[in-house]
Amino acid sequence: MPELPEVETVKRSLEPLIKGEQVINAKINYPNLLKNSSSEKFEEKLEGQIFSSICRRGKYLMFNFDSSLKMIVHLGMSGQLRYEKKNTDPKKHTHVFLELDSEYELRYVDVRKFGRIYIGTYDEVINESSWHKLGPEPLSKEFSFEEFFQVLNDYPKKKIKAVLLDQHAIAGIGNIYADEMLFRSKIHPRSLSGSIPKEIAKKLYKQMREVLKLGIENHGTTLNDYVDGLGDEGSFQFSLKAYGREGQECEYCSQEISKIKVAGRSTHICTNCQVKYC
DNA sequence: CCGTTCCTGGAT
DNA sequence: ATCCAGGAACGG
Repeated sequence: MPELPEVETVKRSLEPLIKGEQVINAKINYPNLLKNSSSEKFEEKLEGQIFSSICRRGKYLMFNFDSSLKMIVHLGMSGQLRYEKKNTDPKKHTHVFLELDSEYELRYVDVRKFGRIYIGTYDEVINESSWHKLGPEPLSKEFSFEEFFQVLNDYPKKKIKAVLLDQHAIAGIGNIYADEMLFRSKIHPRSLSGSIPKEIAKKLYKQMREVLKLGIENHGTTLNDYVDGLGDEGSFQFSLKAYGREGQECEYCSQEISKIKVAGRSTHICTNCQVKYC
């Protein structure tokens, strides 16, 4: 579910709601979500903590408190963080309850249980998650085209789609947005990263930033179950040009969009428009 | 580089 | 019954 735009939307929806709120009770009932802590320690560390802010890096969220404690959450494929009233029935597959000093609580819901939660000091959570190994933030001002082009050339023989999906190369891009940016820049996903001409890479850089920005502006893509902290769906699914459109017309040339497998992931392309550089 | 694995549920 | 799904670590 959640790629950079969805995770950013969750952050933006949640931060104003929980800022300054105190956790008066913490409960986790699926311990495997915790990668560096027992359930008991997790609950114990959180109780009494006051939320101060949330920051996002790639697809990770870091929760800050009025103390040195940090909590990192990765939503995996189907994770949701929901701000809900305590007296409401939790959705099925709710694994974590952070009861706040109000009528609300922060709940973590995850059908497939691929999510991960880390708790501890900054150094602990950074090192125990993969946060410290993440590549550059694709939307940051400092991430110039020259730097992007360098990343492509750091993996010269790797397929461009695999590079875009590699969180160590660039942080935050997932299967949907990778297909969208490749479609819009008319690059075949099996192109070798190091073989893409500079002028073409420039298009990809521009579309990478454009697509992610549009994703955020549209509050993410809701295909199945993605929602933000308030349970609201995104709307970028209505603007997708490639992902999930197999059999439909390419908006540039009217040929049918096809679905293939690249880097082990389902991939949507127009074989007529997207050029393969090898 | 690929396949497998962690899970559940919806579609076919 | 089988395949597939927005992620990513791991082993060969």
